[in-house]
Amino acid sequence: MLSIGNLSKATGVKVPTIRYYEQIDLLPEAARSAGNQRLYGPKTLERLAFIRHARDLGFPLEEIRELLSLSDDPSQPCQAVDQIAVRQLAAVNARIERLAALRTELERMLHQCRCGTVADCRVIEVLGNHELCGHDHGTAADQL
Amino acid sequence: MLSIGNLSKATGVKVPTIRYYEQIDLLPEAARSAGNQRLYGPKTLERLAFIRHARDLGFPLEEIRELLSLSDDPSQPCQAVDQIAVRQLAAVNARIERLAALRTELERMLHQCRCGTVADCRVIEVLGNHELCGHDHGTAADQL
DNA sequence: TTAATTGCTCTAGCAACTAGAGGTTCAAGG
DNA sequence: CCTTGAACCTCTAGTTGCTAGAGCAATTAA
Repeated sequence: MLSIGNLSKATGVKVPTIRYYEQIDLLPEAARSAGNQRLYGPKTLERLAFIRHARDLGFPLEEIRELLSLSDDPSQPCQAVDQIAVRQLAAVNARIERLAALRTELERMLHQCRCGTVADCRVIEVLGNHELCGHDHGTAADQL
Repeated sequence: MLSIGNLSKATGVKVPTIRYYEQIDLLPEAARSAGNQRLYGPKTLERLAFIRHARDLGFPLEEIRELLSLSDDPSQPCQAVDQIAVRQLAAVNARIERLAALRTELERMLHQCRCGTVADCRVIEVLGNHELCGHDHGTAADQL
């Protein structure tokens, strides 16, 4: 049985994060030692490694929750799993496109800067006046 | 003088967001009408447009705060401005790289799926076992 | 045995907003 | 002039996925 610290080392997930996952029911309530410290078996280790890997791939916790409940029921068709992965792939692609557009414009801005004073700085100018830029980075910077 | 609703329409920034920006001192306290409603002149319109554009480019609010205070002092050299933009460009590039790696792996996972049951679903399998994957998507999904 | 480390719970904070409750003011139509 | 409905006001709390800190108890190494 692993302590929370050893589970943390084994998976690369930080200790408070493990407790947080338990709190939001992504991990089951841990067994406890005589002194009330959490103890983990190999099942939880696997489950946490799964979560960790999915997080690294950018899946939000709610989708991971779905994936976990699907993987608990191995006889089901895996269409639902695929759908989630496809959705995630689409989200990643959308973000890449947006970011590529931003990169282009940032580069444009920087290339035009003659590095004088702020008064005639292209960067400040472009930021202040949308007409001057390569246009069409839509709303919503949080969807990056 | 514009009402908050009209300022919102003019800039594309939502009404509660404008109030939020005032709260965190990104916008100055607005003048008020007889009935205590906010009124805005062209200066604030410009400032908000600047903020909006910078947000669209992915700048975090704290960097926008810096950019604004730099642009208030037009006689300074614009090196500091450039530095912020360069930093932002680097952050965007890093995110693109990471996302591209994730895309690759998601695609790999999906291609291998023979779409049977969950029991032999490659997606679930790869998520559960890191050895099976293209490796080396580091920690920190939040830096996407 | 004792000191250092690790563990516990609980609360609060981060970014950058968004949503909702519950009330006031304004502009237009009748 | 009056009424109705939209737009405005303040305030609190929620979102996502953690992270930090306070103030303790338990475990482990020297």
